[in-house]
Amino acid sequence: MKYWLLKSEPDAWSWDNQVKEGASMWDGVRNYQARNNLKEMKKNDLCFFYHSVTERSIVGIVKVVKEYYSDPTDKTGRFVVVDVKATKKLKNPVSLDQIKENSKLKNIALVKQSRLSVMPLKKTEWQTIIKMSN
DNA sequence: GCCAACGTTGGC
DNA sequence: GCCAACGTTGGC
Repeated sequence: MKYWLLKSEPDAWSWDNQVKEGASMWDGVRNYQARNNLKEMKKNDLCFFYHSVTERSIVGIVKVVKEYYSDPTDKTGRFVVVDVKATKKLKNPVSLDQIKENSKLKNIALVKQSRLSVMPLKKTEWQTIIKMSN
């Protein structure tokens, strides 16, 4: 069981979209490092859903319901998707500022590698963020 | 809206 | 295989 963080611009695909659609493809990843992370995901792994750009906060949790397969929106055939489903909205969103202020989270890719859109989290980091949301 | 950071492309 | 040019992301 692993933990992840997925980023999306809410103007393109928001938490509300995710809730409304139910299980749906996480498509559009066009970065190899992010793709490799998608390939590592197993069914029932959990991912934070982060709104980038306008909100800059983690708003909910999605679960992997189908492991990777090739991205139908990618003509080159090089990239993959997984299916995820919204499972829980956070009681309080956790903002990027809060994450940066927490020394336990200073090494996560969200801070270190701001352009990566699919990244792994350690269990302790996951739990820290969960605590911050309560 | 700007621009730094960074990833990708393509000419050589 | 190198690297300049270019495009994109995302914080500010």
